[in-house]
Amino acid sequence: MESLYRPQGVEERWQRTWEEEGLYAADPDPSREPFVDAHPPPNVTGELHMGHALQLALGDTIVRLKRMQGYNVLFQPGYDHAGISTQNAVEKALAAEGTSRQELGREAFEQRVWEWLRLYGGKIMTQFRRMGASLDYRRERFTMDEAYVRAVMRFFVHLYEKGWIYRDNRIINWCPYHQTSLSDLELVDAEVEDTLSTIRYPLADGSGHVAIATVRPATIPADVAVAVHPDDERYRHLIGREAIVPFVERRVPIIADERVEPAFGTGALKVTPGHDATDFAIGRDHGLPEPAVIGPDGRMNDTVPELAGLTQEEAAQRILDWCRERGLLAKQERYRHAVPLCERCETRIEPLVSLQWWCRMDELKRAALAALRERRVVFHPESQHRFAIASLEEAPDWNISRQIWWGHQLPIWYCPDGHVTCAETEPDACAECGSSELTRETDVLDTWFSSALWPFATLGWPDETEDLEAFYPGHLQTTAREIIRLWENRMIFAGLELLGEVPFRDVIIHSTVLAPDGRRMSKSLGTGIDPLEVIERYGADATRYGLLKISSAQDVRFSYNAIEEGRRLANKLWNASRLLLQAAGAEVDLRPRELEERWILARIDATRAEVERLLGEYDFAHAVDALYHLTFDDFCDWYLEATKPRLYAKDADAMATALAALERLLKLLHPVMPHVTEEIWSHLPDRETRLIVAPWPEPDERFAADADALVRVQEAAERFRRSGVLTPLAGDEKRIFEAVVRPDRVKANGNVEAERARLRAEVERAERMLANERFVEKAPPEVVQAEREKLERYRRELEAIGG
RNA sequence: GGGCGCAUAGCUCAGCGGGAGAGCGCUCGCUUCACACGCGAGAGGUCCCUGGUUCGAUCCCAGGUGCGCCCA
Repeated sequence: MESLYRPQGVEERWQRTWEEEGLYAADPDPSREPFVDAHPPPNVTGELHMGHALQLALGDTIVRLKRMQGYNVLFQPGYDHAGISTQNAVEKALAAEGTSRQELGREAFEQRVWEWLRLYGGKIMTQFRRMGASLDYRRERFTMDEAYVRAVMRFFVHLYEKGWIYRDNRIINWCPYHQTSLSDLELVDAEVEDTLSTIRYPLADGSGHVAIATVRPATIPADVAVAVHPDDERYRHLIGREAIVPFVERRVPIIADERVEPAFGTGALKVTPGHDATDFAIGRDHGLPEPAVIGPDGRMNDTVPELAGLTQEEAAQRILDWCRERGLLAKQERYRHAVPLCERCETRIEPLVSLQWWCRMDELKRAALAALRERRVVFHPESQHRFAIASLEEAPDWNISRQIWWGHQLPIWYCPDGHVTCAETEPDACAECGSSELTRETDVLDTWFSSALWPFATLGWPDETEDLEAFYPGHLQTTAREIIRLWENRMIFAGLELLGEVPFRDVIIHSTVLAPDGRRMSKSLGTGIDPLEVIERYGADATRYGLLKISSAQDVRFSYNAIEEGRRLANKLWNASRLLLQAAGAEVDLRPRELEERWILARIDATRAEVERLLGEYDFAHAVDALYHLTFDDFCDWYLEATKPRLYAKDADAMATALAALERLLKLLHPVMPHVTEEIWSHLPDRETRLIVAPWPEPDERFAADADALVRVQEAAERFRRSGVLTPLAGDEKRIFEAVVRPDRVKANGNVEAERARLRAEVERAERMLANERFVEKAPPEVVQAEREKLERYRRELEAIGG
């Protein structure tokens, strides 16, 4: 064994071994309690990023602990098909070849996507393996697998038959480039410099005008009302009257609505339900029409013939010129604001009224809300539980259709008479009129529609499989905060609706890993950090440790420092093991004879309990901190130094006990740092199992009485090193002090006078407190008593060194 | 605009009602037979500001300032 631990090579070797020996595998086993973590399926076209790495570190730590604790663990891997993003990638490839999906046609395009995925997709599971993630890779699932598609169809038909799916013209995010609706998650905000134009709308009775402010004059021809806040004194007299929309010169009502912000612009809002989400909501509540003047291509449609085919900029110019000529353009000012862009193509998103498929949420969310309120599912930390409840309460109906080709085509067929037939597989005839001329709906489902089934579609649902019986409901989910409303809540209601049980008990909402500058990692700013490079440099164990160490807060900065701490821990453990494997014999047996042995066993057991508690609360940062200090301070600095003389003397009991203590230490560290611990474990004599499946240490209270046995020795060591003053000790304490501190060979730093000054300051502080009558009178008696005892002790110690 | 969170040593962060802590960095000393990715010591802090509660506040409360994340 080399003196420097090199994770490269060692880690890959164990990752292969574990998988080849079937130690990641989960199979139904009625004799053991299951523990299931259906890991969030990454995008099939994606690469490993810090979020994945953290998510894997958290999930795999819990999963490895549970496996050692004897649970039948299923850690489920797989991918989602990432509709837009995959289609976008393939379309780029097609464009490079000078063709397009339209030229290929739908069927050929789908074939191309499958081919493309064979070449470029599914890279990320290799990267998951490199993290040491103990997923059952045999069970990799894909949301476009044939069996999975069947589950998606069943889900859709189920909802349709319940009457919860409908088709309606409603406002959605429209990407003019991709020609599809998008979910909020597929948008990014960008700051733009715009012009805010203030325009006067004449009152219909000729008595004046009302001014509105807009950044989108091109939408004026789609205005159907002017709205003001009901409490706004400036406009109260106008409510119920009519205004004339410029350019199209249409009479529209002036209405009152609380959603108008009196402080923005002029305080009067042009209401354009066809092209703005808030306006759409206002329009629906007031029963207003929803005309559209912008088409799916982002250009003006032919509603207003003289604008037809123009870009929005050109149309805006025409309309503004028209207003200016008539003195209706009151003001123009520069205005910076954020607009949504399509995350894939960076085209500006149009809020557009569009005919889409929707899923009603009222019934579905009622059951899910009850599950959250009754804490049958608990989000961690607690603040995220409240957020999850609030997200569900607010959840609007779900736009489940996308106008793309890659995904699950809706199981909806139309006959020439416009009747709709919904069926899991292609029907022979229209359910209403029997016509056999059926055409299928071209829309596909939102990717999240299929992801919602992940915890059970991966187990074979809708079939009643042995896997489903054994592994549903599951236990753990780990996910990012922004995914709660898109995914977690949907898995919960889908599980409740289809299987009658929540899909998991605990949801860990993990931190957002920020760049070292405290801002979100950004590709364009070059502040992203590639976890694979970190692993290459420091090892997966160190990377896992570091990520857990920084995971305490809601947003955490990535820190190489934390990763380096992990590397040092691995190296320390490695070298402690080298010492024992060189010095000790071939026996591993717990035969403690001396105080330091009982003490380290007590410390290991106390840390075991602490780690169990902390991981039970998903407090990973403190758990790894406890392991770090157990290893460095207790095990290496104190126990090994104290027992060294007996190891060198070939004391058989000491040697066997030391290896047994190391064995326990390795077990405690394994969930966090699986590779280095398994490697060391393999060097221990008489290994019958791999560490990954070795039993987690049972509680061992036998040595608890000696948990504080070294306090006096440690205080004496500190004092000696600080001041050169020797504290009188006897017996075991004296022996341990001499073995660890070696006062004969080490010249102490500092000086006696500094130590005296320190103690005098302590005495003065305690005296001052006790001299305060109100303190003695009002503070709890035990606090006062403790202060008196401290004073006594400091006085004694001061006297002992002649102060 | 709404929600959540953060402000403590040069850096990254613990602590959250009774003496300011860790890791890194820095300074000094150690070729101590596991480890220099090591061992030992040291320097370094109006615990963001202003009020309040309390015998006592980094910790609780109110207000303010600055920063970040999420969602509009």
